[in-house]
Amino acid sequence: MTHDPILRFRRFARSVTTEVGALDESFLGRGRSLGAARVLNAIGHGRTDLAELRAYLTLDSGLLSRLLRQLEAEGLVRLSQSPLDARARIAELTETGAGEFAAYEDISNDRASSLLARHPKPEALLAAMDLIASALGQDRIVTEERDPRDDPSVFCLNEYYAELGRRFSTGFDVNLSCDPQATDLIAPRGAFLVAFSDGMPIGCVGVKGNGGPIAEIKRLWIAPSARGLGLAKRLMTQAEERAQTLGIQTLRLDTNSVLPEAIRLYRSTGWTEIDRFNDDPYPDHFFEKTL
Amino acid sequence: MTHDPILRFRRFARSVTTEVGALDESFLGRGRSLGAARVLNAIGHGRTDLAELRAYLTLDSGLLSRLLRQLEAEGLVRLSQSPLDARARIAELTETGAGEFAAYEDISNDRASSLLARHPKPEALLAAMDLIASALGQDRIVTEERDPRDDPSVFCLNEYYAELGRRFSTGFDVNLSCDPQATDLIAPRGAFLVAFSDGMPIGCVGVKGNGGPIAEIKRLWIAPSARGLGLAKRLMTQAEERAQTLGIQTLRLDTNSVLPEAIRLYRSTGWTEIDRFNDDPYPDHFFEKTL
DNA sequence: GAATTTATCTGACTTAGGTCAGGCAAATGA
DNA sequence: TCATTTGCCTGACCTAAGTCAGATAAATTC
Repeated sequence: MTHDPILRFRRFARSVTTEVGALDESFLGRGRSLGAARVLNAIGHGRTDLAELRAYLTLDSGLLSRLLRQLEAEGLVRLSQSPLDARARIAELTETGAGEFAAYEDISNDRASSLLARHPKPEALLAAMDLIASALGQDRIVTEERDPRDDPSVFCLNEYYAELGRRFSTGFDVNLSCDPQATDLIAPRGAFLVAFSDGMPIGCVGVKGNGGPIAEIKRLWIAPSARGLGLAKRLMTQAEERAQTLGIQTLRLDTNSVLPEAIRLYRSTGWTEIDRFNDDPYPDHFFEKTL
Repeated sequence: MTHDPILRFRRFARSVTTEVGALDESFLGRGRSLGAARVLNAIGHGRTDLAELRAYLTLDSGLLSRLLRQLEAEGLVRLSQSPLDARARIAELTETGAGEFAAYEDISNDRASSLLARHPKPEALLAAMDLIASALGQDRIVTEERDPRDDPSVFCLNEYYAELGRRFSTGFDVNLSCDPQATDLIAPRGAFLVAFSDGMPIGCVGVKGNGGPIAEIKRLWIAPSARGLGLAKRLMTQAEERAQTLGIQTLRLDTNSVLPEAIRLYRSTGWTEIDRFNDDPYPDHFFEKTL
């Protein structure tokens, strides 16, 4: 009874609601309504178009308009016409606004770090949070095509290498493997896709092309907290679609038996096993798919 | 940067807020305000005294009064005078009210179980939730004196035995150990304390007395998700205080070196090591403390 | 038994949040 | 070019939520 999964879930929901409520309370301490504070924060986080703000905060256009007017009157926000569309407006923080935004950030950060600081195992706590955030945010996972040298891409790639290092009993040395050139992973030769969940990179995949009709899938990685949610399949489908739009006809990939989940995925999604097509020391399985 | 603990925490907060918001939205679908729904739910969960309701939901007495009147008019709630205090009132669900309450429960449970059902590792997800709920609910942990045969007590004791079974290489057999009689753990001879976090039992400790001035501390257990938060120390302090009010002058306990955290705790809180005082096969360390 | 405290109710009031219809001006498409 | 769509604003309006100052009656204290 006490172990009932649903009771455990609901206990969790209750405790988090209380925590979030307390955060809202402390936001109120700055003498502004929660709505106005949310708008200020969204602008501070780089959401400048009014349409974008409205969509993100799910606000009625009238309501947003009024909240912005309020913030403008306080001297926190500057509104200007969009250079692209004279009907649209753009919101920016003034210097005072940036200061106020920083104050809200401090409140959030203080709560977060004090909770983490007084916990005996902050890393375990964070891992638990990642797991839950990925599970809850399943429907909000978005994929973006990125330069493989971008911050989030590099983060994914490093996690990928670290994972291989753990899986191969002999470790993994990037320099021994055929590390793809960044330009081969960027259109028009190829592409690099990164999956984000609420702004955090949780997976990636690369299409490495050479301008010809044959390209390779490289660097498929899914964050541990997001495994089992079908993200790998989704990323692979998107990579194949992107490859097609780049004019690629055949995709190949190499992999290793220390990655059985990956091999299972390829077998179940139309890939056929082929002979070795490179002399990279790490892989022992090779696949091909005609698009 | 992407690995910044604070960003991870805030991503977590965002995703949970969205989930909780969605739950509230679906509550609204039953044509009642969130406030009224909260009151109905609290009554359904056994909170009958108005004062208790007010404290739990942090509602103004006027507001609660009005929400109750609304629920009463809908025929969901029956209000009656308290038999103990003619000023106080007691709220109960009518049959219709119980049906409505069940509908809200179903909404919550459906969300919970659908999330758990579509996750590849529901047990890991639940463990993560327990960990977070314990961390967030630190300030809301309450200790109650319970009959050791109560549901939550039995849950704790079973978890305790299972834990010992894992720690002892030879396993643990309750029948070989001196399992205390329930009556020795109930006032006036002794006491059994259970710590609850948002209704879930997360720790226990027993004072086993025999009517004389010497008693024993038994069955100190803390749920894995709540370890390191200082709960053991707190439970021990409360057990010692309770022992004192029961007229006990000296406390003893036995323990084993497979439980090093416990031994460290006893050493650091005024217990002195003494000679073996029983012939239980499991313990190898014995402590005493004069109150 | 009088004074005080406690538990709740009532009515007046405020505020945040949100909806809706209509309006204006720029952009778009036939 | 003209009708339509889009992006935003304005003012009127509504509701849930919450606060506050008494009022009432039972319980407690002196």
